[in-house]
Amino acid sequence: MGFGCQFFALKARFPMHDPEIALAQRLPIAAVERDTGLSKDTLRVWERRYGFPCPERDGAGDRLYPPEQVARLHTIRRLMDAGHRPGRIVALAPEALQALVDAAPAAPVAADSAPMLDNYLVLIGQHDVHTLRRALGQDVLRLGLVAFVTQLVAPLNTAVGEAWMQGRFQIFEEHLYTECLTGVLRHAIAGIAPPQGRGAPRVLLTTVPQEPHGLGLLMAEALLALEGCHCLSLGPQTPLADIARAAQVHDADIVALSFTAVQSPHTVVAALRALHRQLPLRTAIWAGGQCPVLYQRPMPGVLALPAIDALPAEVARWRSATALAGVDA
Amino acid sequence: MGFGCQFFALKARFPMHDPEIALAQRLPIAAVERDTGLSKDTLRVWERRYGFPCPERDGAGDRLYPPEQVARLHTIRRLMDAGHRPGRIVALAPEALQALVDAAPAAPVAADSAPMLDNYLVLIGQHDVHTLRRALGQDVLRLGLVAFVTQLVAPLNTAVGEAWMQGRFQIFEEHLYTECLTGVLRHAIAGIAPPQGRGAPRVLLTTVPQEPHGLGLLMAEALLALEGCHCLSLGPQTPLADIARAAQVHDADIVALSFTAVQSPHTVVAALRALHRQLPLRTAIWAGGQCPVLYQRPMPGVLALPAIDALPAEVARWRSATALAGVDA
DNA sequence: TCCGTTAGTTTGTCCAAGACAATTGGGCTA
DNA sequence: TAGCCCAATTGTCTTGGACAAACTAACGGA
Repeated sequence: MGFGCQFFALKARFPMHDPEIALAQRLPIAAVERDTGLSKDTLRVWERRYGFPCPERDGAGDRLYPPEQVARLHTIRRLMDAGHRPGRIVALAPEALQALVDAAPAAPVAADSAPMLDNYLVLIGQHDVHTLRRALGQDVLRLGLVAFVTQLVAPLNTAVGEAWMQGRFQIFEEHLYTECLTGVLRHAIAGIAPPQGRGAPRVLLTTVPQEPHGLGLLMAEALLALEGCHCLSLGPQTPLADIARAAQVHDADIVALSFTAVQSPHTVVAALRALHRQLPLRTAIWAGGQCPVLYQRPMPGVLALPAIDALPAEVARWRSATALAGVDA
Repeated sequence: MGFGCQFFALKARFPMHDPEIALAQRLPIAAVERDTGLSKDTLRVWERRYGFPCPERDGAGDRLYPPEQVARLHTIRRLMDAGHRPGRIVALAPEALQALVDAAPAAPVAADSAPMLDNYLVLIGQHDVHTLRRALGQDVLRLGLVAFVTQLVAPLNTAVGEAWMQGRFQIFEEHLYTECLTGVLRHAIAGIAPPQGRGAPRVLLTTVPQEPHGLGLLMAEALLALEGCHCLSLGPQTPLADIARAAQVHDADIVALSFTAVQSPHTVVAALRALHRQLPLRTAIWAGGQCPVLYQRPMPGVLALPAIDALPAEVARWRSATALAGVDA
């Protein structure tokens, strides 16, 4: 099955006999692109402008990046996600770079939830999946799904992201956490009864093609379904044209999109603007997630939700607005 | 939260005021890359060699692809996934291209399951998510999970992929199906009791970074968990180095990987070889999915599973082999 | 002091044409 | 039919230049 032209199919070129491993782990440029998320063009232009990275070359003149340089690029990427500018940090020595990482401001956490979060961070660090799943399941019941999502999962996501940023978590620990939580959230969502009656807002949930992260989607779906919305999730990475088609077919009132900081601001703005033009006017766009650009500039036709716990109130507002406007169908 | 250097972060360049929409839907090269999965380099070299695509240019000399050409590229991509060579089809006229699509051989389907599959295809085409989910849930109970996965889901995947290939399904219908099925499978997996005793094989499930599709993973997890395996899923797109780290930490006996035809054969082979070198010798690699290259050439340290229903037998074989070898821990 | 405008700098993407290594296909021979 | 080799195919990488968008900072006016 072809199964999805919607995905990237970057075809790496690995000349000779598996140089990724054979030559002491020195990576070709395509491998560095996927590992660091920095495009080949960017890697080359940094080398030209800032003198770093300065990869070795193989027999054909192709770049081979030593692992230390890849790690340093990794750190640079983290710092850029945190707001630093390339020109200021790319040429910096590893020590200076690390100093910046350590100086990163710790996000404020509600005092009462801190111990609970720490407990989870320990569980993740121990890779104790079964205990982790059981604990999450118990907290769903203890807190209720709304509080679970808004007061536990949301800050926990931030904490996990930060721990990864500071190098305390490996990537696979983040994957482990995501996978576990996905299971728990899906289980909870499956238990919510579909809405009765006619007044329920019809919501289409998905992410743009560049955004592979689906956790925010599930969190939103949980809250929306609890508010009696008619949810239809397409999963992550739907092409814009297909989001528009799906919205039309599903007769959606709202298209809910989730973003993470992985996105470049430009991409996000362009995608939202394009989507706004392709959607019928009656369909609203709600955008949420840890993506700064959403909340810096207001965008036409887009409602930005800086915190996920604003969702229920927005649904209520939508209901009353729709009731006032009368039946417009 | 940074949340994942493991993902691509291709940053599109959209000069001027959102030309994607404003200029009659003509797409810049970056947009075509993500829509078609053909790299910018490939698009440019095809233009040079075969005379197609032949995009217009904006004021700055940048390529702008008209939608007809993007659609044609799309068709070419499908045909290439089906085994055609670029040199033979890129320069072909749209009619000749369509003739090739229509001439595609239909995969043989077991006669007894055909009506059931058709029924599902109709449901997907009608976007009736609730009925679809209910039907899937019922069939899990009716057939049992093993038969559900091997006799229903596996051929249904193929059928959906083919329907998309022939243009009978939109991409969002494929997404809809995937999302629905994901929910059903996760629900079923959650109901499987964790294995008791010491002899259970420890399996780590994930996909390589280029492979975003997670459905095959869930199918495998279902069968493996039923066979009493100790499953740990990382979800899709784990970097190779992190797969190795996770396997070590989890003390995995088997790393199970899922592939689709989206992958270029080269990438798959390189990834498997690299992984084999990074994993400890005692850890086996099991690879499955609709990816032809897996079954064409045997690869050292990799067990290729052409059909998913071979999984239970392989688990049994692993158990007996391990029992014979005695306790090696 | 604060705000808005302008000029300058930074930054990522795109272009061109050439090169090369790995794979594939076809033709030849045993 | 099976095996082998040569030639054609094909995708990725190279260089250096260019430019548009975004960001910074300085300036001037209220």
